[in-house]
Amino acid sequence: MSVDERVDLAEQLRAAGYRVTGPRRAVWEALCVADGHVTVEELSARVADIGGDADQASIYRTLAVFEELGLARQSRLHETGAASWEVAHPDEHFHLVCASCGEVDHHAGPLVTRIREHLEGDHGFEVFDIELVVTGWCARCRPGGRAG
Amino acid sequence: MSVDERVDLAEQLRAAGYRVTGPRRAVWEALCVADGHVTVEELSARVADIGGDADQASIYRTLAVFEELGLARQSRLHETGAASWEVAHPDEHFHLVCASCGEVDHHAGPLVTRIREHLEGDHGFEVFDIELVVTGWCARCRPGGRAG
DNA sequence: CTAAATGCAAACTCTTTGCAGATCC
DNA sequence: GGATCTGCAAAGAGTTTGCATTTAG
Repeated sequence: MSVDERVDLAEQLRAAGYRVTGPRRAVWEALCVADGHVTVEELSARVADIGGDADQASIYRTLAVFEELGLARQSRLHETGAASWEVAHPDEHFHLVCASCGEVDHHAGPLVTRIREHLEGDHGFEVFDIELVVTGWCARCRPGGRAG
Repeated sequence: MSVDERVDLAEQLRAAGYRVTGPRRAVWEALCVADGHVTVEELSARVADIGGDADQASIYRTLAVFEELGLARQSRLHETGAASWEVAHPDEHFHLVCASCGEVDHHAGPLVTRIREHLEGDHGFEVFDIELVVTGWCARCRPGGRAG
């Protein structure tokens, strides 16, 4: 996965008139290697881990470019505080955040698409983006639930 | 509406062991009078408008209490920046944010309930809260849409 | 009278910005 | 070579916190 996306990156950047730079490669690799969501601070540490170099300000700027190109996606999974970033997946999905263990589950399914169809059909609302965050207890943490 | 809710406030506060104070009444009234979502800054101005008095720090603390009591609800409707607050409504609804005119539409319907049922039934996920924000163009602003 | 709430100001976190110097094409 | 990008540091926005004073019960 990360190799394909790394190849894509240079093409996508050039196609949009952006330059291919060390920090942009490093941020992209760190984002691809990360399993799921990362904050800018985490991303910064991961960039360092893989031997890359990118100032935090550059990470913010880089993520803004990635978002514009549709390569990365920002979420606000935590009530307050830092934004979370992930590689943009083609499938529409939403996030289940467990209030107990903190795990963020990606829930793919027809629901988000159905929301989009519903709005575009009945309401003439042209959807750019759907942000759906569900907070609760996952099956493992739920008291009396199907404990693991 | 605001009268009923104002009566509720004192009861709800006392029932939970909180005191009924001027700033809390003022913030509640300002929130009830507000049509839809307001930021803390807007709320602060509205409190002053209605002749109330509440420091911004107190507004934050007050809103935290209201949220705990289930009286108010926080949303992150704007990508970045201030949180939005509204009176908590019993019906589950979600928010349509127009990227052009900025209008925030409340969309009530079975969708949010369906999401809840889907997750609780199939996935054993116990839902506390569903935050659904859809960004796009409303019917009026949509190019080539039903102008009107 | 006492615990709780307020106001004020300072601190804190996350993010953006200005600018001189480095870098990609 | 020239526009773009970077790092650094400082500014900015939103929110939280510490503490002396006020206030509700």
